[in-house]
Amino acid sequence: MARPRQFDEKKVIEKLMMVFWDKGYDATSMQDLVAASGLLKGSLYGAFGDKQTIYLSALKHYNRTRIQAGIDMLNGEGSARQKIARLFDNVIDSTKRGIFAGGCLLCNASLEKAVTDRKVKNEIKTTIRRLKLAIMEALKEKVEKEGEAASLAAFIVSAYFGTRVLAKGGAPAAMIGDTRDHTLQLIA
Amino acid sequence: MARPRQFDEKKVIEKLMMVFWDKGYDATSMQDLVAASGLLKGSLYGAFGDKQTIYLSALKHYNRTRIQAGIDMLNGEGSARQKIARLFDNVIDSTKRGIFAGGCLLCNASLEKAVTDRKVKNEIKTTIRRLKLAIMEALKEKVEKEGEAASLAAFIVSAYFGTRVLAKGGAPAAMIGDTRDHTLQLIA
DNA sequence: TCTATTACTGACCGATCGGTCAGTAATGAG
DNA sequence: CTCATTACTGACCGATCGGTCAGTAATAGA
Repeated sequence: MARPRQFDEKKVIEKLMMVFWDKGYDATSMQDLVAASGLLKGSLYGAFGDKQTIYLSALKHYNRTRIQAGIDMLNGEGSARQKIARLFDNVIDSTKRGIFAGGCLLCNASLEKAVTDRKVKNEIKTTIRRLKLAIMEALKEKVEKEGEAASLAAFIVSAYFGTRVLAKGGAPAAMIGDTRDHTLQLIA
Repeated sequence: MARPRQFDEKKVIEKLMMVFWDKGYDATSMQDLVAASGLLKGSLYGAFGDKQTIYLSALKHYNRTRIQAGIDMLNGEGSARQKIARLFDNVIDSTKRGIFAGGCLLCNASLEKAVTDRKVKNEIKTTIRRLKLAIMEALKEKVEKEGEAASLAAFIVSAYFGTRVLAKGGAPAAMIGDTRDHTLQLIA
């Protein structure tokens, strides 16, 4: 296999993702990616492809780690209400901490790249579907009919994404709390 | 007063706004703005300032026209349920029409520019506040307590913004309809 | 050890980026 | 009519953009 890679691909893609997560696609330059990864430009292209390809890989990595963590939480211990509440509390917490302002890369990608990049859009669509299914699963305890669980899950995804927009737009944190409370109100 | 402007400032700012609405801040080049406005670069800078300033003006124009139209609708005729439903139906309609995919410039700006531009963030914050107040006004008919109306309005803003993310992310239109239906469920 | 294969290096590319400015044209005030 | 003032014109700027490639280094298999 000739010369092996001199870096850990997983660690590098994590670093690349952080840049896109923080700054968005267009505001990120290849130089930013070079600096963050520690690789040189040629190596970066050789290993991860062009900017669009790197972005797609970064988004997939985000979904495989951060979104998956949320899905695992939804499939894990606790009541439906507790788990849904946790979803929103994470938004409030990261807003109050205020260290990292990237918000949710899945939302960012939806607004910034889904329209102009078919592959990004597909990745987003399937991830939204997975997230909705995980919420449905968490709701099973409370909602008997499957159709009702599905539409309620769709609604919760909307409310959650909405809080991500509010948070980044600088709206008062109380609005996010209010959103959580009214959402829980719908879970009998 | 010397030489007067040879163009209609309102019409030009409308055209400039459309470009940012459609493509976002970073994906829009000054050349795009030059082409859309019909002005030459020098005139554009002379009349509207640099790119950041033009973006802020475009966002304010959006709020003064599109968002204000929504606020007027909320303050106008119809029941609370009808008016809130209309908010979501507009998202569904524009998604189904599929001609213009810009979504909501206020949401786009929240995710793309609020973090890096103080003035943009302030414009967003005050506009969200105004939108929430208009929704509260529309809810007065149904919700007696003022605090309850405020938190419910915050929630509706979230749900609305969330559908904007879903729409642009390519999620099925049914999810937006589901969001509308469950939101209306909260309005007694 | 030799060689085919792969990875790393960093200088380099044309294109485009946002922004400027000296020169010219048009206007209103006096 | 004169002139100060403002607007329009388009060539021009350095910086940065995303992306490439010839040369070199390192490795695995023979």
